[in-house]
Amino acid sequence: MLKRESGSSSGDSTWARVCDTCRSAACTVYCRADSAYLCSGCDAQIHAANQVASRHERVWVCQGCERSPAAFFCKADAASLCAECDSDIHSANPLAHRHQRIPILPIPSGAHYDPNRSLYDPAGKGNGVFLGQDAGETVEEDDDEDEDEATSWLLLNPAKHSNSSSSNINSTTNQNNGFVFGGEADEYLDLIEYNSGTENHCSSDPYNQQQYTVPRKSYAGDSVVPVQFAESKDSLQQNQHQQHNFHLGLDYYEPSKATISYNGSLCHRVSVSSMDVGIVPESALSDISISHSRPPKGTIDLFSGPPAQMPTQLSPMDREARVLRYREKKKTRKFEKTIRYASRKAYAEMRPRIKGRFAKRTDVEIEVDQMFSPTIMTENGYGIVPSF
DNA sequence: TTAACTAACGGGACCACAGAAAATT
DNA sequence: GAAATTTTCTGTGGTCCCGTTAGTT
Repeated sequence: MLKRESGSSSGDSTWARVCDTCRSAACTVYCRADSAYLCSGCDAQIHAANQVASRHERVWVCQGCERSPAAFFCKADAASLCAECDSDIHSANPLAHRHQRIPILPIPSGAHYDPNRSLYDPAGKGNGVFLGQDAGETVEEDDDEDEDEATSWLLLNPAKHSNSSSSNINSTTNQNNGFVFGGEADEYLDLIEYNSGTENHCSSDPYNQQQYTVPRKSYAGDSVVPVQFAESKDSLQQNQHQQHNFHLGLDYYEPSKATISYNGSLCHRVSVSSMDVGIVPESALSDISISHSRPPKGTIDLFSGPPAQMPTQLSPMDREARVLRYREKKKTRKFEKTIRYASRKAYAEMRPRIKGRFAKRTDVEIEVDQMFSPTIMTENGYGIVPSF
């Protein structure tokens, strides 16, 4: 049914690799020891044959190109991606850029593919992605991280995301370190939005995808929204971040300090409950959104390049199935709008409209605004004085 | 079973203007 | 080189329009 090309390493074909053993099914894992791409069945058969084989290090095959070993796991997309696909997909837009990705470590010994389980175990307690340095080692992550991840990733319904993750944990963990592939894995494979991607500027370095809190500082102009710090409660995790940053030459942010410097991506998180939307301080935005700022004239905009090409290795039925899943998921999505400029929101709400469109203010209205705007702004909680 | 029609839905465009950033003087 | 001024661009929300999709006849 699936028209897949032989899993040669030539890389000329855009079709997914087939299992190097059975040559019929699509590969799902890559065995480093055997240098072979294997389907789930062959993987289980081969690596359960004896103790030596069971210790072979295996990694998932990228769900994007289905041709290379996965290097990262995107929590938001619930997908394992190779470095190239990760780079392409997560540079498509700022939101995608914020997706938290974690490095994929080899599947521990004794674990086998189980297509009936969910792909990702956010808690790292037994299936999906392993963060430990040794095979089989799992790292317990705070449940808070799930919530933070859900909050930081605006395209997901946090509750659903969290629930599904936790339910997966409950239902699948501590069983046999089972692994999953498929199912919800490609639900967010955005076949339509995929092509909107631009030249990647997001480092494929997984440690660059750390989340940063926003430094405590005073904001001028539009930047009027107070910031709630997401201080790490897990000292172990903090130490890990520090170690990662140390290796990368990054300065680790400490809440007690007034400055932050980094050269990673903008995987920041802001927990502000103003209205029913997330509001990002503007000065913080300007600090962290350098990569999206308008490039100076005469310079090359690295992000205006040709769109990334969508992988074409999918069979028509596979593609159709993914499109259907995408559409179904799209219906249930709940977008939480992020307000980056609170003052602009305030201005927009106060601005006169004609059929929804902004209308020019009359002189009288301007005078009225001059008289009452400061009060209104204060009452709205933005605390800024418009400079009419 | 297929075609035609209707309703519902979703996404983008539009508008004015404050303010940030870049460019110019 | 520094400061001041000008220009350019971004983001903001409510509504309308149009294309797509689902449902019905």
